[in-house]
Amino acid sequence: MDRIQLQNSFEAYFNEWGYEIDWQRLTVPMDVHVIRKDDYLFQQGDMANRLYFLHSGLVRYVSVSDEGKEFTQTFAKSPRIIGSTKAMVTGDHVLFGIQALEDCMVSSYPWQVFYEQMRQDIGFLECYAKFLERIFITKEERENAFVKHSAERRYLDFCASYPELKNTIPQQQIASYIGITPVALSRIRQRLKLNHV
Amino acid sequence: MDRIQLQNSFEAYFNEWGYEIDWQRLTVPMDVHVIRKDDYLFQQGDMANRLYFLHSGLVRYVSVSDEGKEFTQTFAKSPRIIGSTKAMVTGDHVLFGIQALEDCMVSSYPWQVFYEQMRQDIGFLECYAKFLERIFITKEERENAFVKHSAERRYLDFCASYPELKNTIPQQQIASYIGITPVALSRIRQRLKLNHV
DNA sequence: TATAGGAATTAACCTAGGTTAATTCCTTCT
DNA sequence: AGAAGGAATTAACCTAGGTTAATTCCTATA
Repeated sequence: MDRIQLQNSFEAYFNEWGYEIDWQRLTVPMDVHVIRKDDYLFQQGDMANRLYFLHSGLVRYVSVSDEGKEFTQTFAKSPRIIGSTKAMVTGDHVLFGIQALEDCMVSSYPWQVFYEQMRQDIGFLECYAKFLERIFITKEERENAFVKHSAERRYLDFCASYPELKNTIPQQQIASYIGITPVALSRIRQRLKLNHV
Repeated sequence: MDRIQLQNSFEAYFNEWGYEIDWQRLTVPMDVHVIRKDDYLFQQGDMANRLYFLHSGLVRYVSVSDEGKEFTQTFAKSPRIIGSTKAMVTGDHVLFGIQALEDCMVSSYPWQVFYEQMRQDIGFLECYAKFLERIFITKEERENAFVKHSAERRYLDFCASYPELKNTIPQQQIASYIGITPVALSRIRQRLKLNHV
């Protein structure tokens, strides 16, 4: 994948929303990151005030508590924007790291400059709003699941939502996504097996 | 408060971001809702695909599980936009209700029509994006707190973030905001009292 | 094919917070 | 002032999930 291809795949992502965007405005150079499986794009606590775009591969957002416990906030599959909106727009340190679950190809732009150049383009703004709506809705739904559903129900929902991940990623990561330990997940799977099947 | 005043307070809210917005584009009539303390603007499961603006008063977003347990997702103080982004943009049923903690004055517009009229205005789009960034960041931070901090820590953080609510709303609601029962909150307060002070 | 190292399971035990219920404390209304 | 009804506290008990550790299972490499 050369730079032009990366640029095209990035632009194609926005075009999916069906708005005209004048990419000529964008003159800031893109950075390219190749991340090997298990490595991090950035670590919790880093500065990450860039717009990252995942061209290929799969990542998870992983947040670790003071006691060292890992929590997986999100799985993200290419092609899509990744990163921390908070860190990007506020310049704060990021509250989670992004780890590659497969080899990944990522490009990035410094957000401040990127936004300054693109904010005159109505198509871009509308896409950006659609993107924000989408990620917000995802969080609303996930908060809802955490608050209203048991760990068992969250596991079943995970299996339904991510059938392709269910068998390809380690169970520890599934456990940390639904907010329990691997031991607890194993117990739940055991219980499910005994009941039906 | 008459309609003109409501309209002005709504527009003033957007102007805080410092963008020029051409409100002349907006011709759809505003609805006005007066909600008495403890009553609901809408209930969980309702259709709520409108843009709601809280002109005066204080509300909470309350989500109830299948077992009937209440969870407070957010406290929102006027002036600000309230409602469910998910329900507004997708037309889905809303996952929580909005309850007035004081008498409230709310206005609303049907989102589809509102957005269709305003999406040509670059100032509006930029404000809308800023608004979405803000509510998303709030959720990122809250998710972080739930995942990484104990109930005790969440209580202390609540007291620091909402000093004015700490003594004006019932403790049950504080408990349901930090995700525990009133009994557990009482225990935590007891423990804190014994340790220091 | 053997083996080393991580992944998952299982079992025993522990703990934070949930549940129920009794008691006390406030308000508010008459 | 007295009564009624909700809010908070406290205590006794329960449970889902955490913790630790031993055991088994896999898969990758020699």
